[in-house]
This record gives sequence, structure tokens and C-alpha cells, in this order.
Amino acid sequence: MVTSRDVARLAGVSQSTVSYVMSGQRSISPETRRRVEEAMAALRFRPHAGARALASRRSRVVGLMVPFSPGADTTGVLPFIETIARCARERDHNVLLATEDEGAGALERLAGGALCDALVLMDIEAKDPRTAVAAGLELPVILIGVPEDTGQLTCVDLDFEQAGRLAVDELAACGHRRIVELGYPRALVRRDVNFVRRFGRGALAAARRHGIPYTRVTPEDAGRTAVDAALAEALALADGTDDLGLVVPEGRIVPAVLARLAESGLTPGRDLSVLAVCTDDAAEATHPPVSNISTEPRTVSRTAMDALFRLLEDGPEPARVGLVLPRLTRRHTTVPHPYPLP
Amino acid sequence: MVTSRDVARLAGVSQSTVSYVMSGQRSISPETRRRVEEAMAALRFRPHAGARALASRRSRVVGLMVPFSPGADTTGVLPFIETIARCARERDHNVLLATEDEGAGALERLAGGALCDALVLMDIEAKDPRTAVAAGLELPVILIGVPEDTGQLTCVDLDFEQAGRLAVDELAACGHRRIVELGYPRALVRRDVNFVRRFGRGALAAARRHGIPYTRVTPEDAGRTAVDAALAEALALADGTDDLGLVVPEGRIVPAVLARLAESGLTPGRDLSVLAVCTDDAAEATHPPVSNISTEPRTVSRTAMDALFRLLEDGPEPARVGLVLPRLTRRHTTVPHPYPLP
DNA sequence: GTGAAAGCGCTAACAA
DNA sequence: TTGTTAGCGCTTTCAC
Repeated sequence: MVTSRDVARLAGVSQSTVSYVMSGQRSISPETRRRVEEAMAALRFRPHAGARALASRRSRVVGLMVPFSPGADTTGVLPFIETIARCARERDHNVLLATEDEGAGALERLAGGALCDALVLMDIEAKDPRTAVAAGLELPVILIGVPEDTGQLTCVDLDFEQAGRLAVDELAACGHRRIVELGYPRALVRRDVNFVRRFGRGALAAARRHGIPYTRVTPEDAGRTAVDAALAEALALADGTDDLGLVVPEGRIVPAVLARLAESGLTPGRDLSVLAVCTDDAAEATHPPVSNISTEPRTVSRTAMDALFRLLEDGPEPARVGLVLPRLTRRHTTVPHPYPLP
Repeated sequence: MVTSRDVARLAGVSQSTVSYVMSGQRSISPETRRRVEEAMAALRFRPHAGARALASRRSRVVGLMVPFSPGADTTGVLPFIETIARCARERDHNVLLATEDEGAGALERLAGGALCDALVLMDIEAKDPRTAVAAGLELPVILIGVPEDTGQLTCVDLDFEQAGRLAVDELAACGHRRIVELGYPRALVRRDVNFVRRFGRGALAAARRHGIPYTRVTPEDAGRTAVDAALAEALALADGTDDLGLVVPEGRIVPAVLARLAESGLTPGRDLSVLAVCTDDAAEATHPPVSNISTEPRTVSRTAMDALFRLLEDGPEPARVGLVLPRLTRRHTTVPHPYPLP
């Protein structure tokens, strides 16, 4: 292995000078800097990460706990991981994975062993046992998702309340007099993730404001049969369909909904509206492309990482809840507005 | 921070004894072991990963380069990441992420900086610039995917040649006298990933053996329009459809194929057969569930990690190419065999 | 502007 | 069976 001593020897300087050239913590004469940098390049020197972590008490690693557990739904986590990895690299950090099924203990393992300088936890539930542990660690923690009690933890998430509002506002503007939410699968509702409630709250408030009835149908699961049943129920709720606006907050079930409607001879965008909450990628992949409120995984992740590095660089700051605004895109499944928008 | 010295002091032993209790590299009297373990628990001691890596020259980290690059298709990589992370944890290792668009340089960064003890590279192309770099590193590297020139590198992949053979054998056994491959999107073919060729080679050989014509139609991309066009072409190739067996080696386009067939009034499993190559999860999620040859991402990953830890524990061993056998599952889209299987 | 030297918290060879 | 000690390759004071 090539060490900084080797570099120092070749450059004819002391080992500490090599260190200072790397860190920039001391002013170095241009000539010295040049010689050191040439030596580093010539020897293809890479500082030993462990040694650096030991001496500097900084590992330059971000721990990421991803929502992998046996049987868990992992649709849509890739853009999060990807963006987080990328943000980390932009600031010369690395990402170490932990899986959710390792539980809160993994957080202590990562933090206690100085394996990482900060943690990102995804898929936070309303009462998440990890948050209490996370709060007790003496390193920055960012939650993606909002627990019931945020304590002193910084959270980032999509503004689901706003998403609910946006969905209802749009369907109302389309002229629908009846809005049905083909909701999250029962398992997700039971898991008590905060965003389910937040979305419903926003949607309901908006419906009340518009004086439009808002009903929710909960599919037993995300499978085809359950979705078909739920959709039948939703359609039954609207005697005719032409004033029906359908909100589908769970992106996974959208293809099944569209397929079923097609089989029933109903054309979304003409006979009724379907408005989904999902990533733009997913929305463009359905047939036909579904009008959607984007969940912005990349923006959420980037916001989270910005917060993380702020904590890492500027030290503790008051905990915040960062909510990312959802964005509406009209595609083919919502009927045209009956009157021009203001 | 709690160090092993603190533990030693509390347990009334020397610091090195604490180290030996952890590593098991020396026999320790039961009494001493008990006192040390109690002290460790009482102080909630976690060895400093950096210090340990520095002293032992082992980071206990596996570097994983995932196929994330702007615009890349990342469908199906999650089960790989998940399984790799899990296998690593089972052996008390951690996984550090690198993204593909960082290129070969990232490999040198991870290896040179002693950030990890071994590397796993996914999504290997036929002529992959990373393999040459990887071969020059002095740490174990496992490729998931097989490059043209494997050199001294260990590779693991699905046996795509066998998959092709299996697909054709099954469709022939179904009684089809005409097999069309609705192939990989053109971009993938151009990228020159080895498995595309291997699959075709196996399928073609089998078709020749059966004396059945085998034709390939290449969709321009994985989008709905391109798939529709390719499917039309495939159907045109078979004058009638009732002797047509359709092979779809690209899992992503299966839903579009099935949707299109449904729209055309054709029922797979009755009017023709559709046999996909995809994960079992994906196969069960289509409508109707598609007969498939599974790509076994979990078995492939586990095989890769087994090989990796063998290299890590038993030192260098001759490079191998480990091929995982694909598995056929009959679901609803292949017609029943006209005569009983042998 | 630069160097010498003292750690950081472990592992492992050496000694008893 | 256990203790002593010399590093591992950096960062960072202190001294010049």
C-alpha cells in the first residue's frame, strides 16, 4: 500500500505536509503543493479511509437504512437510494447500507462503531421504534417520512396533505361532483404510516371546501382481484360515472385500475377522471399515461441530503420538518376542465 | 466514545485481552471472558470500525457498484441489492454503494482507500471497461454478468443459454410449430450485454434441434408503441396464431404484450402461448399471470456472495463462471401440453 | 511555510 | 492463560 509517508519521501517534504496538502488546513507554498501533488499522482496515492477516520473522527460515510424486510413492498425506493448515493458522492461521502429488518439495533451499530457520520432513515411509520433510538445517537439523523412525534429529529417528506388537496381541487375543477378515493391497501393503512392520514386529511378538507362528497374505498391488498373489487365498489358509489373523479394515492395499483376500466368499456379522460399519486416515471408508463401528482422521490432525497450536510457542516440546528411540494401533471386520464382556469 | 481500554479497565484486564475476547484468536478463561463481556455490555462498547480496519487491514466492507446512471433502466436491481446486503450482514460485513456512472475510477477509489475488502460489480457488459481495472486490483472482485473476456475474474449470472433452450423446449412441447422471440429492446442489444447473445444462442440451438423456425423481432424501445408494433410484426409472422409460441426475454415489456393481446381479442394460453423471462414476482403480477422462466436474482446474488466470501476467507482460487439454473413455472399464458410429458 | 511528534483505537507479535 | 508493546496511516498540535 502507498502511504502518505511514501508520498512525502518522494516529494521531499514531511508527512504532515502531505496531510495538509490534502486537507487544505494550512497554507502551502505553490512549489511544495505542486511537488506533493505530482508525487501523489505518480504513486497513485489514496489515503487510507480507516486511518483517516480514526485520526479525524470523521468517516465521511452516510448510513442509509433502506426499507428492505422480507415481504416488504420496495416499489419506488430505487430513486431514493440513487439520489442519496449521488448527493453523498457530490460531497465526497460514501453510502453504507443497512436494512430495515435489522431494526433499531443496526443504528447503534453504525453510529457506535463510528461506521458513519450521519444516518438517513427511510419509510418512517407514525410510531416508529427507530426514532427513539435515533434521537439518542450523537450524530445527525434525517428521517424520510414523518413520525407522529418528531422530537428533535429533522424530517423530510412529500407534502401529502397538499397532495390530497391538489388532487381534490383538480378533480373539482374538472367538474366532477363526486370524488372517490381508491385508497391505500389495507395492510398499509394498518401499518400506520403517517402519509396515509395526511393525504386523507388534505383531500377531505378540500372536498369539504368544494362541497363535494368524498368517499374512500380501501382495497384488501394491491393484487388484481382486490383492486377489481374496490373499483367495482367505487363505481357503484357513483350511480352514473360521468361525474366521478377517482383518486388513486397508491401508485402500484394504477395499472390494474386502468386495465379494469378498459375492460369495462370505460374511458378515463372521457367517462370519468383518474388521478394518481406516483412518480412521473410510473405515470408515463401506464396505459394510457395517467394524470398524476408526483411524489418527487429525487427532490425529497435531495432535500434530505441538503439538510444532512447542513447538520454535518454547521453543527446542530433546530429540528425542522421539510415538506416537498407535489406537482400535478395532466396526462390522458382526467377530463378537460369545463371552464378555463382562473 | 467508549474504547476497548475503558472496557479493559472495568473488567480488570489488559486492553489486548478485550481485543482477543472479540476476535476469538486466543483462548480466554471462562471467568475472564464473562467479566469482559459484562463490561462491554455495561458500557455499550462498539469497536471503532476505522481503528479496526487500520490495525487489521480488513474493513469488513463489501463495495457494491450498482447500475445507476442517468437514464439507466433499474427495474429489477432491488432484489440484487437486498440479497447482497443481507448476505453481507450474515457474515458481519457491511455494504458500501458505488454507482455505475462513477466508472472504473470508483473501483480504484474504493479499493485503494481500503474502503472495502471486496467488490461486487453488477450489470456487466460484453466489453466492460471496468473489468480490466477490476482485474488489476488486489482484492476479490465478483462480476454479476459475464464479460466477453472473463480473465481471472469470477463471474456469476443466470444461465441464459439454458433459459433460451428451456423456453423453446417448453413451447415446442406445447405443440407450437412456430416460435417468435419478441426480443430485447434495441438499446439493450446495442449495449451489447452478453446475456442477450447467450439467450439467443440457446434458443436458436433448441429450435434447430426441434426443427422449428425461430424468428426474432426487436422492439425499438420498451415503450408501449414500440411493443405494439413489434407484437403486430410477430403476429404477422405467424399466419394463423394457433401454432404460435411467443418468447419474451425482457420482463419489462410483458405487461404491454399481454395488454395488447387482450385488446386484440387473443387469449394467451388458448390462442397462443406467451412465455416470459422475468422474476417470479413480476410474473405473478401480470394479468393474467405469465408463464415464466425465472431470472432468480436472489439465487444469483447469493451465489455471488458465497463466491466472494470464499475468496475472502480461503484466498485466491481459480476464476470460475457460476451459472444459476433458470426455473420454468407454468402459469396462465402457455397452452396445455397436447400430450403428456415424458 | 514547514517539520517533528503525539495520538486516534484497535490487532497481533512477542514475552511471560 | 494473560500482559506488554509495536505498529496500522492518518490528523493535528506544538515548535520553529
